[in-house]
Amino acid sequence: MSRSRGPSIEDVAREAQVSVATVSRALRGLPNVAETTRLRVEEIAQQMNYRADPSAARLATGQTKLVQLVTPTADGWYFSRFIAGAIAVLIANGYETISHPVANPEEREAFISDLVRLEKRVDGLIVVDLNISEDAALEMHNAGIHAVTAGFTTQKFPSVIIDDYHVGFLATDHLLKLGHTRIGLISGQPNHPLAFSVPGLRLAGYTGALAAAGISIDTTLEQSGMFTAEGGRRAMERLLDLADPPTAVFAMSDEMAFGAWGALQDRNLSWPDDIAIVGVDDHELAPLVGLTSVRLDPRGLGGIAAKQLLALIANDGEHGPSSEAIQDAAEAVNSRIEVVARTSTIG
Amino acid sequence: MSRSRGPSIEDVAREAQVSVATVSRALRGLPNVAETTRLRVEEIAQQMNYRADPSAARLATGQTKLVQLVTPTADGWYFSRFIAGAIAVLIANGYETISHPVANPEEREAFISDLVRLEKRVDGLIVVDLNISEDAALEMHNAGIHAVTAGFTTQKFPSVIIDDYHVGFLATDHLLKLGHTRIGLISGQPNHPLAFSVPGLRLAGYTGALAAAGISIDTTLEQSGMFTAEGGRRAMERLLDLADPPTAVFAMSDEMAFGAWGALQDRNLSWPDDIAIVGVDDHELAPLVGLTSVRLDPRGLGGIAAKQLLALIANDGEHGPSSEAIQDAAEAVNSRIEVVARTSTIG
DNA sequence: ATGAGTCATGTAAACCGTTACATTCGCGTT
DNA sequence: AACGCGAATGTAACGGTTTACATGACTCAT
Repeated sequence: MSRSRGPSIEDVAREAQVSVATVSRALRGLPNVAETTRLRVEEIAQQMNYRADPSAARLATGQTKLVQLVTPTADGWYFSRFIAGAIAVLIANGYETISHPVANPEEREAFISDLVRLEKRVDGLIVVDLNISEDAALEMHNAGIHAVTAGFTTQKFPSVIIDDYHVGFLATDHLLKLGHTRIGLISGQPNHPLAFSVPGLRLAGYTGALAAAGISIDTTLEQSGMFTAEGGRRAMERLLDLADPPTAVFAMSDEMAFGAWGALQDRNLSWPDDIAIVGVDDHELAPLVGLTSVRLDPRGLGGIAAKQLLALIANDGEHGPSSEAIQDAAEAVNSRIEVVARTSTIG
Repeated sequence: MSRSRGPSIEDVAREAQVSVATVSRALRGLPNVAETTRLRVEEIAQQMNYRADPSAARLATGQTKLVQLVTPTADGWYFSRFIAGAIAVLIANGYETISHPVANPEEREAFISDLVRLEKRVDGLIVVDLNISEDAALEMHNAGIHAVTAGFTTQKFPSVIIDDYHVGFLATDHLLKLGHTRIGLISGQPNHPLAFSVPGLRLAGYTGALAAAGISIDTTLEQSGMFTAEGGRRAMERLLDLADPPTAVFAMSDEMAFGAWGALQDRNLSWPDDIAIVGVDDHELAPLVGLTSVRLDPRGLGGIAAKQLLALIANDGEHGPSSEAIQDAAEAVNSRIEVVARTSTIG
């Protein structure tokens, strides 16, 4: 029962009484094919259920029309949407996407040491949320690999990023405007083994906003943990245990904010009466608990990452004219970042 | 700047002073290669940073070592974990996974009509949550395509399914045991355009449990909507608006249950004092609102789906001995389905 | 009528592995 | 000494495209 192969281009050529070259050209819409010929070939190909074998095409052209998506966190709220956005754009452009999660630091190392050899397997990489060293990035770049990063930056590759400073600033500023002066922070771990730069930037936005308001920084108000409800809960408990607890908290994700909400419940506290909270992501469940949140557009940003990569592939490293359009799109996404106010901060 | 291709097998052969055949055999761990030769070839390949071009290998063998994952819902809670589990197993077995979401009914149709021609592109398919007609499935099967389905069943392909009847039964039974006799249902839409069989089976489990308890079915207590918080909220509102509302509700997913919780909040009701609720999934956020939930193991099930597919590919359609082991694993997953009781039902 | 210039098509060489079959070699048997 | 056999290796065909280059036909201007 060996795997049957369908009709080949030769079969089509024979049937259509032309050469394989003509079939190839006709089917790919290349110029210099008589219209009548093209029509005939197309019809016959259709009839025979012919499809070019992608492996053969890849071998001949050296282009795989494949993009690899590398990420440690395929099921987080933010990145699962980012990924969906990227894949949608890639498919619309004739690319398929290989998902390759790296579950732990060892896999991450194995992956990175493999990166350089990846060149033949895919046309490009979207590396999400995975802190690659400058050295590794340089090596990849020298090997001619096209990549776009998200959630962290390198010198050599374009990265599609949210203006995370802005996110932190906006959230904190929202609380400041409500009159809070003692504002806690529930942060993601800045030095996670599969680390990325988001926590650092949002932290900077937080301190920046405080500084702009002339409020001095109290680092006991900065608690960090995993980007999960459980992490948020624990961080909140630490804040509540403080001798002088905050009156408001900026949580770096809604999932963390949900955990913080849980911690409040446990102590029979609620927002905004006892503590005001603002999260990030505008999670579907945020409205349910009245969580104020900074709305992002992960799907849109994923799409931009894909476009960026496609541009890179198209120019094979040269900077093409399309990059401005992409910049504009990225800025548009960033300009759409905004606080969605709900009861958690309406004091 | 054309894409450079790395060293080929011929380069390695020259360097190692053997034929390409020997290199191929040595590097793939085939027998009939002198150990000294193998070592030398391996070392040289390592040095030269050689990797076999997968496209060439695919062309030669007809095997792509690629599996395509088709799903309408890449970012739902359940299926994103299912997918992660499947990919992990596939990667462990040397397969890469192409993610191909179909966002809407049109894409679904286009995809299905394309399925038959897919044979050359990938070795197998995992089709998730996408209602394929028996005719289409038959056609695929005749074309020699290997596939495993999840979330729905067909005659021709094995499907990896949770015992969803059991899920519905267990949840309802839990409420019955707490003394409830008027139990509402918040169901997923049974006839969604990208429909799957889960709602029907859970509904059957619900009615089965009621029947077993000698309680007559009141269809006004069955409200359906999208598998989202919003869908759950609306359904709950309809239940609360009934002249004779239920004292307990089985929601087919935690996300729906969260929505129901929101509806209760809006009316200043709470669980379990006013209405007891049990959901499904044991979502991370379930503990926060004290939601009782039926715990499933999507990740484990995804892994089983992958194993099932790999077995199918290995035997190329013949039923091999491995299938029993897979059956056992599936049963193990089903036997682990259980109600995690929290405050939402502890009356 | 001839040459230049287009356009449509064909020829054949890549692309880079895998693998059936052939060959060589060394060794143990009889 | 001849033979057989298995292990190690080599030879070459094959998989299905793409594409540089060659060819042929036809048009148009001179």
